[in-house]
Amino acid sequence: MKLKDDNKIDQIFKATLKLVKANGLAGITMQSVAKEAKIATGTLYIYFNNKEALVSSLFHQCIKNSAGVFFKDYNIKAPFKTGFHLIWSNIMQHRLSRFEETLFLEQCFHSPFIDEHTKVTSKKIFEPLRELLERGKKENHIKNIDTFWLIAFMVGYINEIAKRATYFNKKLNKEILELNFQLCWDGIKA
Amino acid sequence: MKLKDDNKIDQIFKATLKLVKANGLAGITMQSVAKEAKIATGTLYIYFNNKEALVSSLFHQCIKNSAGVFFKDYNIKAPFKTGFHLIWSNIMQHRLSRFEETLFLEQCFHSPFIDEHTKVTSKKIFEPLRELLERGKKENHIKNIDTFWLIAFMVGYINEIAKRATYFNKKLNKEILELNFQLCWDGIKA
DNA sequence: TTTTTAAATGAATAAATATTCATTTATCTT
DNA sequence: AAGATAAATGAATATTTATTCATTTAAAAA
Repeated sequence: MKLKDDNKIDQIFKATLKLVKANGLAGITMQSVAKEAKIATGTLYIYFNNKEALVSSLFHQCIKNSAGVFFKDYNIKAPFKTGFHLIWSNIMQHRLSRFEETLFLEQCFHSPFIDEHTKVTSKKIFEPLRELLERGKKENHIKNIDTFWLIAFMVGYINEIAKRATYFNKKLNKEILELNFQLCWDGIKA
Repeated sequence: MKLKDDNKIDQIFKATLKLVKANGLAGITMQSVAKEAKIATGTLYIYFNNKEALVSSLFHQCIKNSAGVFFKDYNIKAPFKTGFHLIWSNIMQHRLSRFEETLFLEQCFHSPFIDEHTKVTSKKIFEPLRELLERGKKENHIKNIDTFWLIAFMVGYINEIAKRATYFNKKLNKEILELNFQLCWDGIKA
């Protein structure tokens, strides 16, 4: 007996991401996904019950992927700035290397395919960052502003960098990334 | 002879924005727009040739609205920081007071309804800001970093504030806005 | 190899959605 | 007020898109 092929799901996901990047969530159809994935339309329904299930599965997969990257190598005991820099870099790295997923996620947050509850709980992946920032405030490294805004500041900027770098085909070498980090750091530091 | 009613177009636009906020661009149908606008489906086609035309018109309207706000009261002769603060506040104000338009625009940039050329040219509204930042670098007020990133920094953050403030229903009084401006200013200042 | 089971296919069907148009209603003109 | 013109209606039609399923192909088990 052969089991359902994970690889095929990857194929489908990859095709979906590509199409969403090109045409938005509003632009995908099951036929277009199937065609892009080089499978028959009916095959899609072997792996997913319907369109919503496909989008929803991919959403969860992308959230999982991002959670795996954001706090890679993060050591809660390390000095504040070290930890902050690491997480900043990790998120940045994620946005750049998985740009299609980033776009897809963003669009999911304004889509009828993902329910409200899922949208809210999936934001929980930022929790360790929130804790680090709380600590940074206590230790007087950074401004004493509601963590809510500090995260908005950090994440909003990172997302925008990733978008512009991709759309305008800007090279982002280590040096430029550090310049960008400096902007962010100067903003939040006490 | 009665002319086509601008007010009705407003009604249609308002309905579209509301639905896009609730369900995303992927979620709107002509029937849902008509229903929300309290008109018959056929009436939509008196004002717009088709769905694409509706979305495209609204897109242009939103771009126009934003351009009108971003540089309101802006005086090119004023000191750098004065001008920067004004534009920052104006964009922030726009994002907050026209949040549905902001969301709609963002989704349009990843939609099949707007062609590439339009997407690119509509970014030109930031030109005066670009010039101000160039001047700020010459006058040594701000960091000597590619203006491209400076705008990403500023705009990315503003957009994220607006989103979070709206979704999490956070009050944004003058004081909090100034705190947020401070983060931004400390980031870009030399 | 033969049998059995899973996976894949894609044309056919069902459902949703865009668009049209004959008719009605409202507004303007004389 | 009567006639003419524009605007609005919404059911009917056309089109697109989701989903199903009878059939074929491929893989595993016996």
